[in-house]
Amino acid sequence: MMTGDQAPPMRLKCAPSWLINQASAHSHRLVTERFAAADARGYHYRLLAALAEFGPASQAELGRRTGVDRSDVVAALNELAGKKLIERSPDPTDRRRNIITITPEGGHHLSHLDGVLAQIQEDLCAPLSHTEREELIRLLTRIVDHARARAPESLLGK
Amino acid sequence: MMTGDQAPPMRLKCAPSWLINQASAHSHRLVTERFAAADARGYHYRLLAALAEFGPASQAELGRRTGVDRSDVVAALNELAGKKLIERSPDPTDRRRNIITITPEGGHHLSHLDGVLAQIQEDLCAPLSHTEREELIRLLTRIVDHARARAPESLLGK
DNA sequence: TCATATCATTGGTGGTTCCAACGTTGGCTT
DNA sequence: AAGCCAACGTTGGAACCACCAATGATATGA
Repeated sequence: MMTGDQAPPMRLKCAPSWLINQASAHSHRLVTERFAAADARGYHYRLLAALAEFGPASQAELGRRTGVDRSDVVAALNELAGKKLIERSPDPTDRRRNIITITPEGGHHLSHLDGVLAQIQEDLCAPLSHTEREELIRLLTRIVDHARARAPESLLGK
Repeated sequence: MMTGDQAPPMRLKCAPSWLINQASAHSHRLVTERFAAADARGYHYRLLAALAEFGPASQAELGRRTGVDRSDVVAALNELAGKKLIERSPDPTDRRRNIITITPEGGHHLSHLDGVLAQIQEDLCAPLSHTEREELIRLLTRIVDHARARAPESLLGK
């Protein structure tokens, strides 16, 4: 009959790995459902953001910057190209490479997603003050940087 | 030529959702590879921990406590039962339910996983001081609690 | 030149999180 | 008592993310 507010086990409740995981699940939920409404998904934003900030790049570089596996970059770029948000052209100076360029439509789409994502941050961090948000960013950045340092090439370059 | 330390786009670098995601990916990496060495995975630990802390429970309650979907509880319990770490028996007072009990072997296995997980927390939080870890826990707990409050039934009860 | 490394691409795996549907059973309402 | 609704376990499937291995083409450095 009754439910009675079933709390998680203490072991989990205090484990950073669990908390990070739960927070990530919630964040992922927000991202996928709101990006879906904009006909996008996480990988698309990452790639468009990298292109907008650093200019045209090869697929491998995009993967390195965004933490997306090379093979997944291929698929995501295919989707973006299908919607004319990016363009693939061969690199004349290195025939192994494609040079990926963001189109004007891609730029507009990115701007829109920027707004969507800003709202997501807002909702995600709603219970935190401005200072607390900065502190959270600081702490997580330290963890992520440390992870990168300890996991040399195999995890993000591909 | 060389790569040259390709940093992620600023939009991502400062977005809590991105940081949480990256941290979660790293944590997930640690959990799966080290639990795999102990012939376990994340769901197993969650379920065993709930059983150990709250005693025998129905599958639905386990799902509610651990944040695992009802249908995924079934699969994970099948695996645990196959290794004799839990036992399923019908609830005499409610024939819809199974009562799940942790076996002594399950208890031992859980103890072992406790150790593995403790080491994971240690590695994950390595760059943080004790106070910083507590602060991180505090901030993330607030976010997770807020998420739970705003997402009543649909996300954890099933 | 020859070995090594990088590139894009294909194809596949596994884990997590979810959803929809089913038949069974319990509880509640009337 | 009958009927309705809710909860239970289970099956089957979807989506996304993270990852790995291999291949053919190409570039680089010894």
